[in-house]
Amino acid sequence: MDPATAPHRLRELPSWLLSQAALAAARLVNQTLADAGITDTGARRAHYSLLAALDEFGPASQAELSQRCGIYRSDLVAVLNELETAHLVRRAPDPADARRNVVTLTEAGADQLRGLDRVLTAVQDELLAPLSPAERAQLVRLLRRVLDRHGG
Amino acid sequence: MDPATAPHRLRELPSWLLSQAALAAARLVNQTLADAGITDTGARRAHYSLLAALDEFGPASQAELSQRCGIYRSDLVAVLNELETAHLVRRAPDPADARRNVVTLTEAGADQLRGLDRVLTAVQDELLAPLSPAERAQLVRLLRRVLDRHGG
DNA sequence: CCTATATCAGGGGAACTGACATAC
DNA sequence: CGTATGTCAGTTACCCTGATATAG
Repeated sequence: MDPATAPHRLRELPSWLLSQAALAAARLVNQTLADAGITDTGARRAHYSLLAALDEFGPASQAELSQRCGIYRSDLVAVLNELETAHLVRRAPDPADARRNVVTLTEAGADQLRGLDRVLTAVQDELLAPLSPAERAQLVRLLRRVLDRHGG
Repeated sequence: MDPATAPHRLRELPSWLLSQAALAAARLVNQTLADAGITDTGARRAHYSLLAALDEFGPASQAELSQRCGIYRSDLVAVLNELETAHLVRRAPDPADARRNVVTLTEAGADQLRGLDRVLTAVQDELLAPLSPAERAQLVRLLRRVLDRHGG
């Protein structure tokens, strides 16, 4: 696409700009994550989100991870299977509540996370290259405000 | 999801914020477009993009519409079929180049477009409710700068 | 009895790739 | 000849909706 030749209406439409910018971001991120060997086809965004949540909040149930990362419980299962197969997380029944699993980050998982942190930071830099540091911070703040209202 | 409880890393990650905000926007937009009867399941974003492009630039080939709207040539076919079935556009062979179709907006199509313009404006207002007018303009400007760099 | 959790089965829209016939 | 155009077939990740078994 050549966004400069897009209809004015679209270029003024926040929802369209968001979807297009998110798409550009996803392309960059996926390209980068493809070289991280969590599955045979690389890593995906959900893998990173889950590792980050486990690192920041400690062991958690799948329901809690689902809430925190915005991933459906039904989709979580497969992603956790992949992380577990790669020995980046461990899954064990919760002794305090037999319905739940306790998902725990392994040492290898924490290592992976650090690596992903590094490459993802570089990707953000490329994505936001046209913006000054102040503008990047402003963009993050505005998006977070929008998101804090629309999320549930 | 409860984005307020998301990992700090994600809440600071522009690519993640973009994808989540785009998702929220898409939900609002889809919900609204579902009541516009272009297909039996309502309208989709691509329908609006195409109608807008035809309105602003006049009759165009499918390749040109693909470029302008950021829709793949292969996907365009089905969407145009739906618009044509609803008599919102007309498709005719280009007398100047037998490979091309000339896609033209009909009167009914222009009417539909005006209606969609109206409801989509309302959706943007809901989406950006937490932002002041100046902040909304700023967000649009920042997104467009990012998009103008990453598009091709 | 009602709710929560993990899991599975499946649909649907969207991004993307590749192939093909035709025409420039 | 190589390239552009419209079309078709098919893949994949992602969003989303159930249903089910089990346990609080």
